[in-house]
This record gives sequence, structure tokens and C-alpha cells, in this order.
Amino acid sequence: MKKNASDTAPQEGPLRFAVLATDVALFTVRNGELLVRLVRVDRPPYFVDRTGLPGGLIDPKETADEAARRHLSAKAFIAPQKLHVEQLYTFSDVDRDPRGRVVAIAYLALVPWEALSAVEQSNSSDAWWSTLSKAQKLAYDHDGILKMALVRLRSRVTYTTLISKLMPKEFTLTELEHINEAILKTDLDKRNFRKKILKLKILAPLNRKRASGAFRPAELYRFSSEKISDIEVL
Amino acid sequence: MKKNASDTAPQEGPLRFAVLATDVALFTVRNGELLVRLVRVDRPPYFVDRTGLPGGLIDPKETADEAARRHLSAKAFIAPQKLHVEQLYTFSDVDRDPRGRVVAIAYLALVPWEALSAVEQSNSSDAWWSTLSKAQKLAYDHDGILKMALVRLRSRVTYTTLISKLMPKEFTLTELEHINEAILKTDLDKRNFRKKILKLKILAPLNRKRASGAFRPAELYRFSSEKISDIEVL
DNA sequence: CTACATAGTGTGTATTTGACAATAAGAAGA
DNA sequence: TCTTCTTATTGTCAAATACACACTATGTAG
Repeated sequence: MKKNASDTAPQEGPLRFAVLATDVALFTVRNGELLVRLVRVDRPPYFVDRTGLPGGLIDPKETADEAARRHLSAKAFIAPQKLHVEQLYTFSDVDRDPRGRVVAIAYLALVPWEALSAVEQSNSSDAWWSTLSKAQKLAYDHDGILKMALVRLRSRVTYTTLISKLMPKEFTLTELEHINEAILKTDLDKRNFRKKILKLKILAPLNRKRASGAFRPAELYRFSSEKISDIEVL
Repeated sequence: MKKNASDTAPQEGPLRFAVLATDVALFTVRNGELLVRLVRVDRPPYFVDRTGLPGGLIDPKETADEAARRHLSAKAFIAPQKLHVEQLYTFSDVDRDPRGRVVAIAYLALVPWEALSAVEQSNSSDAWWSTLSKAQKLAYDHDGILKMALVRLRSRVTYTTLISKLMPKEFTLTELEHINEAILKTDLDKRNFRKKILKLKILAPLNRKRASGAFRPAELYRFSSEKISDIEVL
């Protein structure tokens, strides 16, 4: 007896009844502003000319992580090695996708703006960088996914060294502070921020400076990667 | 053309290619010892008379959370309302289940020992409470899931009020301290612990005492539930 | 009423957090 | 070379927090 997926009860043996997908909230910071990558969604009759997070189905032979990276590359045109991808939450509401039962493994991804190629930095009608204030009324349950990703990002930036996944190879302490401020939407005290970050001993000075005007140049730093496990707590 | 699940490629439209399951690490604390609920696993030819976490397939019409509770009830014989269930991680390794592609949404669950019925507290050959030191060599990738659940539990007990999900309705400060110590495997200073927990103002004294021997009885407290959001930070 | 065994409490110190302002340095132009 | 400009860099004080540490209080049971 052949049944539709939605009324097939679980049974023993190989069985297919769920569609698995990934959705990715990919963030970067440009000019002190937090941006998220969005794509055009066209799924008549449910979604016509809408906006959403990049994502797609998971292949039988790939992990969810691999699928997340694959769809970022295929649909959002973002494929640098430097991409940091971590699992966010799995959304299994029965009605979250009008086309049927689709369970989505959502991801939070980060990339330094400077690690992006010119094409990846650019916007097209199919995929673009958006400010958060403009990232609203997304297709599916993507508003909720984006909101959760933001909460998680802010929480983890506060308690871990996750910020390192948004920094270019070389940066000044002022740049590091500005990116923190962009994510947390707060104004940090320059002196206290520097004391705190330097005490962690996760930065290595490059003993080079970068001049950017007619004033004192700033010392360049990098994250000493040996000391940064992905979830290291501050 | 009929294909096996594992070589069906994703395509548009409703499509079935993945088996979705949940696995649950359910913890409780009895006599100052952290226990996890285990079940017998018999899946010839892959697993014969093995041990594992309770879990099972997700129905097309239920969320992963619902499936987690359903299998806890059906396979581990634990079904109190008081159960706290939260998502842990989704394991999507292609080969994590020898029977084929099974993606597991893992859960961390907590229950106060006192909220369990006599049957739920008891052990049978199909389901039982196990100390952590005996919970080893589990079937599938359940060793990894259990390990991650423990890390998460300890982390969240440290930073949040998650401990409330393991406490009975009424308890003394000494009991609260002991349960913390059982989870964190540390020895806490009585005075500092009390100062800290009382300053949070999440406890309400019941103005009753409990005597448990020929010595001074202890004041009873409860968590003032209004003040405890699930992820409240200490 | 005495002994018992756990309940309950306070102090001093070290560390961390947070508010706050003056000096240093290189670049560019005079 | 000197002056100016603008950002980079650094320190102090007070408050809050974390942590080590030991004695008094209380109801029960004999």
C-alpha cells in the first residue's frame, strides 16, 4: 500500500517521510554595520518575489553542515574557506513550510568582510547583503530563525571569542572594538575594552602599524589561533 | 523507478529521503548522584543486547519535541508533566546509524526525582536509571550525545537557573546545594552558595521547616516560578 | 536538660567591573 | 623643520563581586 508522506506512520527499516533542509543566517560586518545575506525566494503559489535566508534541501549523502555550505555557495554565492558555520537550532513545526513537512536545521554563519571576493561582496537581485532593519517579512519562518541567530550571535560574542570569526587577519584594536559595538549595538569604553581583551591573551601584536590619516597610526594585531577554541569563554 | 533512500537525490516538490529520529538524554538526581535514563537496544544484526538512550522515529505529524516526549513515555516509561525538555543538537553524520541515513535531533531532558512515580523511579531490564560512570559503550553515537548533554547541562546549571528543573516543589538550601554539587562534581562553599542563590531572589521561603533528625530543622523553599525564564542567566 | 548534628550566618581580602581624562605619536601641510 | 591635526594609547579610583574561612543557633531525641 502506497501512502502519501504525511500519513505514513513510522515503521521499521529504511523509510522516507520527511524533507530535510538547512537555512543559514550568514552575517558579516561592513563599515561598522552588521549585515545578513539574503536571497530572493520564488515558490509559486506560496511565495512570489519574496526574500529569505539562503538554504535548501539536504542530500542523502551529505551532512547538514555540508548542505549549509553548499547552499550558501549555490544560492548566496558565498564560498570562502574562511566561513565559520555552526548549528543554531532545528525547526520541526509541522506547518512551517506550506509545501509540506520540511524540517530545517538552521545554521549561524560568520565571515569577515575582508575575506570576501568582489563578487561575494556585491549585491544582485538574487542575493545581497542587507542591514538588519531591512531584513523583515522573510519567507517561511525565516524571521524567527534570523531573530534566534541574532540572539545567539550577541550572546556568544559576549561570552566567547566568536568575534574572531568576523575579523580579518590583521586588525587594530579600534577596529575590533567597532565590530563588537556593531554586533552588540552598544558603545564600549575604549580603555576598558582594551584592558579586557588584552588580558585574555588571545591577541598577538604584529609589531607593525597601519596609518590611515594624518595622525598616529595604530598597532596591528591578529588572533593567536592556537588559543582560540571555537567556544572559549571570556 | 524505485530507489533506496540513500541514493535518492533531492528534487523539487514533496520528497522523502531522510529518516528523522530523536534521542533523549534524561537526567535526574537521586541521593546526591546524577543519573541518566537508559534503555535496552536490540537491533539485530547491528545491535544485540546493547544499551542506549531512549528515542525513536519522528512521526510526520508531530514536532521533534513531541516525538521526544512520546518516546520517553513509550520506551523509557517516563511521562510526568514536570519533564523539562530542550533541544541539544542535531546529528546528521551520514553513517551514524548502520541501518541507513537517520538524522537525530537530540534532546536534553530533566526531571526531579520526587516528581517520578514509583514505576518511573524503578528499573527494569528494558529501561533503568544509570550512574554516569556506568553509562558507557552505548549503541549508535549515543556516547557522544550523552557527553554533549552533560557538557551542556553543566554549563547551563552554572550560568542559568536550569537547576530549578531538577528540584522538587519544596526543598532546603542544603538539598539545593547538594544537587548542584552532584551535577558539577564540585564541592561548593555553603556560605558563599547561600549568599549567591539568595541574592538572585528566585527563591521564596515557605516559612515551614523540615526536620530530618535530632538536630536543627531546615527552612523550606520553592522556586518562585514567575521569576524563572528558562534561560535566565545568573 | 543535655548531647547531638545539621542549619544558618559575617568578615576580610583579592579580583573584577565600570566610570572617567590626559598624553603620545605619526602624517600632512605650512 | 615646525606646527597642527586626529586618532592611538594608557592609569586611577570606587563599587561590586568572588572567594576563603569558623563560629553560633536550633530543634530533636534520649
